[in-house]
Amino acid sequence: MKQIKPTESELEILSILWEKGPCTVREVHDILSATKDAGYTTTLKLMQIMHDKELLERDTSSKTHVYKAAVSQEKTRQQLLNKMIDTVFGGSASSLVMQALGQHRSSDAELEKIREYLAEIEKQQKR
Amino acid sequence: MKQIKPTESELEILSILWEKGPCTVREVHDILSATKDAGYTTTLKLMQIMHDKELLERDTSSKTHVYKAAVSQEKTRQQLLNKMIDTVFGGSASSLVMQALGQHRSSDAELEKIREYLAEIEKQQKR
DNA sequence: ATTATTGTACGAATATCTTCGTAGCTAATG
DNA sequence: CATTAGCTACGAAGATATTCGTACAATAAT
Repeated sequence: MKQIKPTESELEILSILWEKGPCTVREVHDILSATKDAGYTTTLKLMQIMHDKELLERDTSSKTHVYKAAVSQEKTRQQLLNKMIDTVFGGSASSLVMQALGQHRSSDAELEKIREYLAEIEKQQKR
Repeated sequence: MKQIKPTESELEILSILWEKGPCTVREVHDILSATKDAGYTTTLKLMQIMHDKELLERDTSSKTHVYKAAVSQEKTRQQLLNKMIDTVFGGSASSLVMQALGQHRSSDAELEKIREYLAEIEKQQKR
């Protein structure tokens, strides 16, 4: 399986594309520069590199190119998470889960969803 | 708060020290080289750099220096986890939790522990 | 005592990531 | 039509991470 390993900066760009859908460099850069201080060509170069790495696809049919994520948010999340479970939590997903639950205060609705999810997993595993 | 940001290689070394307690470079290197192909001086240099960064403490009283982790596993896990929640899961801890539960098949005992933990959190939040 | 082994220190090569300046092209503006 | 503005491509500098060779000191073995 192809390993998806975006860097910190690349992840920021992917996040924008996942949320907004296909974007021009300009659009991405405008969003990015709200929180980050970097020049336009920096964003451009990053996105070109990401295209080389096949993290992004692009449409070059018009002068202004349009980029979109070539990797799904789902798969990327899963891979990064698995890696963290392995390298930081000694392979124990439940250690990670408990630590995550302990820290961040989750809403009632969220906790409810998690509980339902748990129940479902247990039902499946019983089989 | 001081940000703990070990690199991939540094994390491997920290993991060994967390598990084994204080170690010499030789001990760390022997464990490391079981899974990784790197020279002794590479490990040495890394640990020296980690000492500069204050990720490790060391006892130089004897010729062979003894290193130990200067940051706790608990705190490091929490920081790395929080960062991942923010950068990868849009700040939603429960998104991360559900994804973690969905993928890794957890044992009955682990699921049980998580359920208990959930109950406790809910009890606390009711107050 | 001489040699081999084991250790630290350190400079430097390599790789990767990030950033930006500049050149050159095209479209819009006056 | 000349100028300005917006875009891509690209080289290269700077920052950080990784790797290793070599020098030198201390200890152990012959």
